[in-house]
Amino acid sequence: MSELHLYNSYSRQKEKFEPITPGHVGLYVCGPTVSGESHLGHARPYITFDVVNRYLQHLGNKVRYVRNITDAGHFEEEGREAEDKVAKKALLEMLEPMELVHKYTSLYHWGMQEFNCLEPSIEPTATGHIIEQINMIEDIIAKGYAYEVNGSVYFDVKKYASEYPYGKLSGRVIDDLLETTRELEGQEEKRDRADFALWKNAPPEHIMRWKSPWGEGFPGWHIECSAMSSKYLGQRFDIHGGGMDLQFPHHESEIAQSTIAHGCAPVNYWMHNNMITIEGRKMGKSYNNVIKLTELFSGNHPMLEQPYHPMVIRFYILQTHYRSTLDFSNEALQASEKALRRLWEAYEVLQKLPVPANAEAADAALDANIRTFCHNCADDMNDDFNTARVLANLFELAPTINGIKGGQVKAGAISSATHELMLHTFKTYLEDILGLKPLQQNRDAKLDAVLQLVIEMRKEARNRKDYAASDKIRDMLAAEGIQLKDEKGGEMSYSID
RNA sequence: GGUAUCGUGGCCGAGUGGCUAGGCUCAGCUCUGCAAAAGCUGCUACAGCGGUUCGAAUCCGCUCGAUACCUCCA
Repeated sequence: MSELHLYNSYSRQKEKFEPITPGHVGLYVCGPTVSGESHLGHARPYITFDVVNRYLQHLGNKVRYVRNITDAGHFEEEGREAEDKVAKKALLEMLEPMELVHKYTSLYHWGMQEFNCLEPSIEPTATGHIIEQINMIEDIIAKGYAYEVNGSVYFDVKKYASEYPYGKLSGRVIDDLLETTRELEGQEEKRDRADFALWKNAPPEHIMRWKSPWGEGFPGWHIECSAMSSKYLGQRFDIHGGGMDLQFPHHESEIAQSTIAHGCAPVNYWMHNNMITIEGRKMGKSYNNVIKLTELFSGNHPMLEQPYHPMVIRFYILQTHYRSTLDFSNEALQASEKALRRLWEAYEVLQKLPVPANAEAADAALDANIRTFCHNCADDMNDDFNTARVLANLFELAPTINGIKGGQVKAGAISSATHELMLHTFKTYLEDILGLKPLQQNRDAKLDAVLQLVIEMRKEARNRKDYAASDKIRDMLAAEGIQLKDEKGGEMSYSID
């Protein structure tokens, strides 16, 4: 039995996973900024780390999964002018930050549910932890690694970098950062270009503001994760995850802040998922190629040929290793839809198949192959969460399962124990760990009864060789998206799109 | 410009130096009243050029190409 190894972005290699406290795992994942609707790009980290969470639990760990909501910062909504530009308008016409936060948090939660992502143990908000952030900033100032200018506080990267390996996580060279020629807002306040804000003074028109030792303002971009992760997981915890694009500056800054405030590096294992691309380009606001989740599920987007079921998206994401880029296309998603459907049907067939009575397999080679594919699932998950290979293993089982049903594989070819092992493997990996669900659920009992009636009528028509009638029934149902399948022995089954 | 990552068959994608990844598509066959479904078979690739090695998609070098980060970003 192999042990879990995962790729640590910090060391840039696969490492054996050993939790700080055996049997317990602290997992922190950077959550969304709820100033806009979640999109396809957001789906990847949350599905990726949902599987990480599920698998760690499967291995017997008690996982505390913390995923934050970033609800502080500069808030604007598309199609609506920012508050500072319409200061004179009536209160109800003004942009109320909580309104946006509420709306998009709800939409995000809805999306996560659609994807069948388990809820995190704690979902802290940035605005709910202003005091913790202020405390942490004060601590960093007291230790001499931050300075205040005009009500804003900046982290002294140069000083930090002279003593600690700043840039190691993201492969950055500090001298290059210091030479950046880019002009940025508020740059003149910083002692050095590489410095980053811990606290920002709020200009009069800024609507989100809190009192602090440095005047009214709001927290910087990186401090919330450090403050909240240490509060709920400890100053040093096991896994921190997020998208690759957060490696720099976000996570690099987190390491620097926490190292000074707590005297130790905050995280043992850094995990970063790769990006989803569209036509080879990263999906992002700046590229104008964002597909929102609502659009994805409804098909209401110029780039979409059809709606895509959340489980198809989940399957499509899990078919690729999380550290590879994943290119979006209608073709790829449609292939995923067919593949998931076929795999799930094989699973359902398996569940309905009678367990063979024989303890010995009639086809020893086949039996051994099946067992190997089942056992490989654990090894593949342990190899840095290789969900693509897990799915490939499950697909390998499908021909045998369908073959037993269709009669191409002899009953008794595999042993009863192997049959049970297949059932267990599907249940454990497909449902529990990969978190997949069938595309159509809660089949309506009345619809089923009606269909059984229709099937009965078609059987009768076929029995009297009235093929015109039997074909008509089949064609009319097909037009409604219901496929009838004639099986051996005159039985019929159906599937609904 | 700096720093990384990547380049796999019609498409998507996994790959630990030697053994069929897998999915989708396509073609043929079996089954079937005809279909569909299912099963079987076939399509056998690793950007290019060198090098290391008994042996490289996998290691090294160069070239070309792509992307990402360096700015809010999953």
